[in-house]
Amino acid sequence: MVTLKQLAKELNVSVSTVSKALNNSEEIGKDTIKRVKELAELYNYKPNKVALSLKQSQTKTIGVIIPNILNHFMAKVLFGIEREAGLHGYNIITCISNESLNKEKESFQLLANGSVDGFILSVSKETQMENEVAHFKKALGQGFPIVMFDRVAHDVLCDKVIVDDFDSTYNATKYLIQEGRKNISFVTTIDGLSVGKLREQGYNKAILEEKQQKPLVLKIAKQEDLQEKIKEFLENNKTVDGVISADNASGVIAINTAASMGLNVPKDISVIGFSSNYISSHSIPKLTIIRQHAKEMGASAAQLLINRLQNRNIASDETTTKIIKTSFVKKGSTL
Amino acid sequence: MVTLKQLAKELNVSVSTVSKALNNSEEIGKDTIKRVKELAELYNYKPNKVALSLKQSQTKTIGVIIPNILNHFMAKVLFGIEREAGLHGYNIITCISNESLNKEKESFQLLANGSVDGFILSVSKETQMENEVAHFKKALGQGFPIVMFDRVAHDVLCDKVIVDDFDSTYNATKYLIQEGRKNISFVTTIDGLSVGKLREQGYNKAILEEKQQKPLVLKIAKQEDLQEKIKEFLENNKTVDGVISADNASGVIAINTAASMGLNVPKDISVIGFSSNYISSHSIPKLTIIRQHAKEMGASAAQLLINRLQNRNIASDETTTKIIKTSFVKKGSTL
DNA sequence: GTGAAAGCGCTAACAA
DNA sequence: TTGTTAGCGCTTTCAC
Repeated sequence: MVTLKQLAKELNVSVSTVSKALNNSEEIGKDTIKRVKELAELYNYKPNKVALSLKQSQTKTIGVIIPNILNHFMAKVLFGIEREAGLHGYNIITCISNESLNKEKESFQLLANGSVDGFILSVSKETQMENEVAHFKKALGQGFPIVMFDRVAHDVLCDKVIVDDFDSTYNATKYLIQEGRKNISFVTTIDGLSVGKLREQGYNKAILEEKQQKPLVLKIAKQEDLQEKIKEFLENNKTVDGVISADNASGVIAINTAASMGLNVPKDISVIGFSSNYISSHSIPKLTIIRQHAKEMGASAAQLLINRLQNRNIASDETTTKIIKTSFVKKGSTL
Repeated sequence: MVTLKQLAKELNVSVSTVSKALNNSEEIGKDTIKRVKELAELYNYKPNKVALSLKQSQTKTIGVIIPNILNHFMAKVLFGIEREAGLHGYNIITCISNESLNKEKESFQLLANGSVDGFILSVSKETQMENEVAHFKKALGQGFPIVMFDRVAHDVLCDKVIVDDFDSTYNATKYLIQEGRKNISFVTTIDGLSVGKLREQGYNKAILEEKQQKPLVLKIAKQEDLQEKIKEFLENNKTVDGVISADNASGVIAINTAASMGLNVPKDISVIGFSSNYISSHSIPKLTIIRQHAKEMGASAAQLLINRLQNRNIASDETTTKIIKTSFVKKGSTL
């Protein structure tokens, strides 16, 4: 890589002249600017990012800590973050916590040494279970802004981007009730997460308001067991005529299972899932979904962080919580 | 963030003494080391990453350029890269090219300014179509090592990690032939990619060797059309009794479609797909898959790059191409 | 209009 | 054993 020094030497001027010329300083003569720029172009000069970062005490880099990149929702949020960050000249360093508290802490250790200007993250499962927040507060105390999305730690004072989980399942359940469903169940693989609990509560409220059935909840611990457990459940609960799924996958699997049992979806049984357009087509009929607008969530998170980075005068206790409303997208699995 | 300077001042020693003490230099007295380390601990001192990078002319950061993070395979590779990189003390900066040549070029521009030590990437669709490789060669010429995975540019001299695409579909097709299938079709949504072509060629070879049918290929351009096109195809080709799918999604959709048409999978029709364990459970029966070991591919790519970064004496024309063999994982959609 | 010098935080050769 | 100095590449203040 070419440096200012080398350009300066070749042009027989000083380093500072070259620097100023490249930054279009008023101080420098027109023809000097021209000469400098031509040589810089020729050598494909680019200012060294590391030196700039050191000089300006900002890296223009965002640390992103994601619990699980194989989750389609998380991948989409990451996509949104990357895009929005890029538009503002920021890069992202991605760490995957793998749902582990320790890995999450390590990632902070690793990046809070000047590698990044701030953090965007979704809290790992283990962190939520153990309700540990010290590492977040420590980073905030060191002056690193944090934006949390989807799975947030409510008692940490920082910007947040969340979904209206409760309302979404409440409304979805109401929808099925209005379809005339009499025995609606709730299927979840994310029982341990705050968002999972909220979704269940929304379902519960709708069911309890109606008084025609009791809540009927199927909790599945492992992804691999989904097909088996759902099949077993539907066989043991023949009167189930509606399913609300809290996660990505169980909705499509419920549809396929019902179909394989000879049920007609949506005539005999309706299904609504917290899922994506992409996955919704993995069943016939396609799954009616609650869309979370993951890309927009990522973009909002990036905006909030960058805004805070660029307006250092925002008080740290003046935080924003942005709620991205879900959309109900009717496809084939509901009437 | 605390700096060496601040520690030095407080301890009434010089900056270099503090630096050496923290690095356990032999030169420094035991008790000085102790004093320094205690204060550093107290203040939670961490060496500034940016300053280190500048000093040592290496960032310990890898630039990863991925065409599409919403593709489950790519996400898994990224996971593997992140993990392996972390083990060696490297961070990753992720850029998403979105299958666009321009975005891919920009990402190089953006990172080849000292932000990263080298690149891991999978070539974007557009880049493959236009067969543009200048930006790769330029980066190599500037001294940035590159490792390509999955979709590689064959005429660029760099380390590569690929899959035995041709053999995989050749063998899978043979497998169906041995099952007694007489009319096996090939379904692809990745016709434009080198890997897609290789997979088709493997299928073609197996079919042509057998001489009992002609190749029967269904190419689908858009993800959203999958269900519709596959249904239409199966209805117009009632004698199809086997399907080889070249991509993530079309295998499970083929199974679900066949089932919805009243066919028995695998009795009436067998399906094998280039897909993941995760997606294989989105159909009943589960899809028999060709596993690509995406995480291992990511790990291998990271190893190759880091090895090159740490052994700067490896000749740049001495490149390694690692072939990660796929595994045939029999599930329910084959006999 | 141009250049010299300082400094961002760190390491390391050399001096004391 | 400890300190001084130079330098990584850049910007910026101040002097000429």
